[in-house]
Amino acid sequence: MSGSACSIVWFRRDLRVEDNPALAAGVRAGAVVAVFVWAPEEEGHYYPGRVSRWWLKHSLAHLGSSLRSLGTCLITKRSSDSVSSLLEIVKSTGATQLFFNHLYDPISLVRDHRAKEVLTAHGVAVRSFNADLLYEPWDVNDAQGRPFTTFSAFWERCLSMPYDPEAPLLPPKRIISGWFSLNSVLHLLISIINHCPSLNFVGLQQCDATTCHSDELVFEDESEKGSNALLARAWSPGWSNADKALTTFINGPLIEYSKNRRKADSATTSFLSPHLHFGEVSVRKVFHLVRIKQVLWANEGNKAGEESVNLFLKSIGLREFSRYLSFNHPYSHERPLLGHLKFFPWVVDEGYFKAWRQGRTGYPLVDAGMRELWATGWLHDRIRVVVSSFFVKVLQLPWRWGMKYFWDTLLDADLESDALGWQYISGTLPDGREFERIDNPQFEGYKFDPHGEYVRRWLPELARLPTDWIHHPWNAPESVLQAAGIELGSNYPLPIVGIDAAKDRLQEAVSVMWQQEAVSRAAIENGTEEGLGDSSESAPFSFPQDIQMEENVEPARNDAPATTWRYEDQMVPSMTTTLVRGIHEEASSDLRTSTEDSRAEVPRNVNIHQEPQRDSLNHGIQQTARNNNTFRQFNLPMGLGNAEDSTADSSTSSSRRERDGGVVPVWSPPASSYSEQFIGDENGIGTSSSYLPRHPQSHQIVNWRRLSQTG
DNA sequence: TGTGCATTGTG
DNA sequence: ACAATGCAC
Repeated sequence: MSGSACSIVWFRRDLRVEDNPALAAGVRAGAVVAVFVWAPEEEGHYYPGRVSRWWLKHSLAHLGSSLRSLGTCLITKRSSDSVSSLLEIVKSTGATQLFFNHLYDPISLVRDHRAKEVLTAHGVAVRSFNADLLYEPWDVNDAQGRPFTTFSAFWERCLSMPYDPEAPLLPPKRIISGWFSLNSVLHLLISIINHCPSLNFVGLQQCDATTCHSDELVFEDESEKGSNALLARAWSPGWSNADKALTTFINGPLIEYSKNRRKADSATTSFLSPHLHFGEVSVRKVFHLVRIKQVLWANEGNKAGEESVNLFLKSIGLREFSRYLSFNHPYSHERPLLGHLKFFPWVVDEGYFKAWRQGRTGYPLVDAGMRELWATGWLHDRIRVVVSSFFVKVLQLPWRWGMKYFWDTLLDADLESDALGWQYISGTLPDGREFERIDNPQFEGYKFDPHGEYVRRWLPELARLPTDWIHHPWNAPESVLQAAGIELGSNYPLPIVGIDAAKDRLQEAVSVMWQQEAVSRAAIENGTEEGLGDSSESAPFSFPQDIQMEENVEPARNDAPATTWRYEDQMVPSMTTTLVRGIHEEASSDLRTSTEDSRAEVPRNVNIHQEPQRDSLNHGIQQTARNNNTFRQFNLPMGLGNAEDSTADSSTSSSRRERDGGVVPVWSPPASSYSEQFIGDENGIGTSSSYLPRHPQSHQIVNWRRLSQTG
């Protein structure tokens, strides 16, 4: 067997043995070398946060032991360049094939494309598969063959495709290890030993070091261990646990999903998102199992059950759509899909930002959510909407700051989903929310947490406040506050911004935004400029510093055993990496509590670069010729110059200070990342916009429906 | 089997 | 904020 085909199965965010097409292909082809490469520097700013790394660590261990019991082991590699690591493994194993499953985030699209090119050039046959989606993004198009821009149309199409999603594959019964022939024998031996707990030869667990050794991967540092220890009480990473979670959900809470979905505080969601993020369970399996229930309940005439299924499937659909958008608009994690928002004068206020992170905004529902997020890495979807919409609409902070904080703190942090979520909230999707609409956290509070239990759980300082006032303590009579032991402004803050003030400020900002947009458009039409750039939008990005959180002000304890959570845990670990050290030092010298209204200026003269032809992003997984006008134009994330910062053009990391001392976000991509790839592609078209058109029905200026009725 | 007000959902 | 739906009469 050993002399025959040996293939590498490259695991990434598909950490499962069941319904894993790449693994199945490897097993079918002969001997398998299973590999995981840990190269977080490739992700640039999106270095995974603490809790996400914790999950990954356990998920990998779980996968490794599954693979061992099937007859092989998981080779782990620490690397700064996945592709060269793969190449090394090819050389040391003599593998002739590489199999992996598709990912759709912009960094992976480019990296995987390169992997395909490089390995093919070395004579390796490379094949990749769909394991993450019901349908590949390029298979879902409208009647004209164009990609959808709105979710509902997209999802409608998905549900009425002429063919069903592939049926899930069973796990392999046995895997032939791709080491030299002795190894397969050795592994058989090991798996026997592993099944007998009294014989635990630690050394034998490793794969043969002379052929291909595994690196020990480090996913947490000492300071993170204590905080991470608590996570294991609530979560069990790993594909078979994911499978259990799925079964539990489908046979239990699913039928009530519709009824319970507005409760912030109950265990009625599927809790599948972190499992799905790491591919521990396949969406196709989820879909199939849910479909079975759907048929069952439809036959029984169970309306609530049917509604629940539709709603749950819709959230699966949103996950699909996030990949779809990311694929079709590779910059959707850093620039708004509707162009007008790039002219929005964001409030660059680190004090606001800090208050939001700490759960000290003075709005109980928002604060409870932010405390929960910090303590657990988890937030109910509804509460995510509440806190993020507060962030964007009331505080008017740049949405990408919030997105980055979510990325750093969420257990299920997922670039595509989070980008979709924040764009939706920010009103930058063609069918997103009205930007001008502010949701009042007080009313939302009574909607999602009618008895205040959620607030009391996470804000113990409000625990004794009666329900009548729990979502608006600032209105409570002094006597009530006193009885509850609350002194506003002292042990619980007054609202950081009043809702009425926020509405006024938002209106004003929106009119500034449209003005700027008009100016820009006129400039483009006159041909005097190539177009204006974004302010904090497509402009390079950095997170505000403020990482060494000075305070020893411990937030009030909740009743959970949270005493070992240290305050720094709430901070943003990935920003302390050397990647952005320079930014912090420069910017922190200027840190101050900003004034009420420090807004970013809209920079002028930002270079407009071309978006690559889509094919170049598809890492060869799509064969359809795209010779038409699918090119769009994009600002590149790297080296954007503008009038005030032209010297930053060639540097990979820089920041720009605003007149008020706020720091405009600056993107510093990892060297040699995808931006180069994009620059190389000159297939762009003139100056047409890369932004999506706004969907008419979501725009209040013209009411199409009414027009057609009167006509 | 209409009109008016409340409730609900909005990706 | 608004449209669509649900219910009282």
